[in-house]
Amino acid sequence: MSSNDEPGVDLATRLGYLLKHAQLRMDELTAAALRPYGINGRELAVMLVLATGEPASQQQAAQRLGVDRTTMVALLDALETKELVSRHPHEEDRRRNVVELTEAGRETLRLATAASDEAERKLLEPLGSRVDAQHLRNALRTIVVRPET
Amino acid sequence: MSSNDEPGVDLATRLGYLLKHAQLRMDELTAAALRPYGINGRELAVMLVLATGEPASQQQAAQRLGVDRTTMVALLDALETKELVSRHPHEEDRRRNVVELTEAGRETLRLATAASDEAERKLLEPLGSRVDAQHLRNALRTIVVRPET
DNA sequence: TATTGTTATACTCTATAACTATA
DNA sequence: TATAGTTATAGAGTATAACAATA
Repeated sequence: MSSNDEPGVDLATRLGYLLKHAQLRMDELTAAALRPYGINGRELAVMLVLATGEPASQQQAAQRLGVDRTTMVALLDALETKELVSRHPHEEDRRRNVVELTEAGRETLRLATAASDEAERKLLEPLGSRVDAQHLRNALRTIVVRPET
Repeated sequence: MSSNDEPGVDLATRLGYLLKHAQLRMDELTAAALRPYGINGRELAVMLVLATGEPASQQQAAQRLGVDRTTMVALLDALETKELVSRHPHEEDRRRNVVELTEAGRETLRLATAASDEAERKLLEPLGSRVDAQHLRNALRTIVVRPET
């Protein structure tokens, strides 16, 4: 009942503070969950992008991830060193790189996604109700999935 | 109706992605809202901490903000240069600094808080319903305000 | 000896500019 | 000339270690 619905002067009710610290906690849980698989949350995100839609170039993948193309280079370098993704030139336009998950990449993605699901469950645990957890995810989706409005 | 309640393989349903990008958007809106007052979101947070509870040392303030004490030094240096806060040694323990808002600091805090409220309103706008906005804030509060559980 | 504030340093994440190779 | 990938570099933000003043 003492929970505040308005921004207010209390730091712990400011949306900026809440989003930042929720993300910090999620990062901790994700890092712990993914440690056994030798990847971090951003690398999992890259692999998810590659798994869904098979982008035809590094730049396409970078755009869908919301990162710079120069950032994508380092991310893919790391994943390629771990032999989770492979790069080879596009057949018709040799400037572009086609990036694919390797067999090991697909298997790691499967396991890491399950581990990440478990980390999400832990973050949402204090909400108690599954309905509240769904509410939160949907509200964030509504806010995030539309930079143009 | 097509909105997904489960983590799933779609990047835009992962909690880590959603929290990160919600925060990025909040940061943009906050930066724009605070620009006229010459401070950023982190400095507003510092001033809020100083305004509520009057911490007796820089370290106390740093703890309540969740940042390192070395980080607090630079933050306070900036605010002191802008003459929004003042530092002077604690009377009983001269190792400590008592940090207070100046008169200009209190006025800036008042205006900047209102501007920040408006930025929050813009972020939550796509939710439509005020009830949904309250739900989101309360859910984040529940997750964040209890690192020990 | 321990604590507060400070400085120097390093590490991560990210973005900008310039280079190469292809088109 | 324009584009994809790459490299070098610099800018935030943060944390660790060491130091001075004080307890």
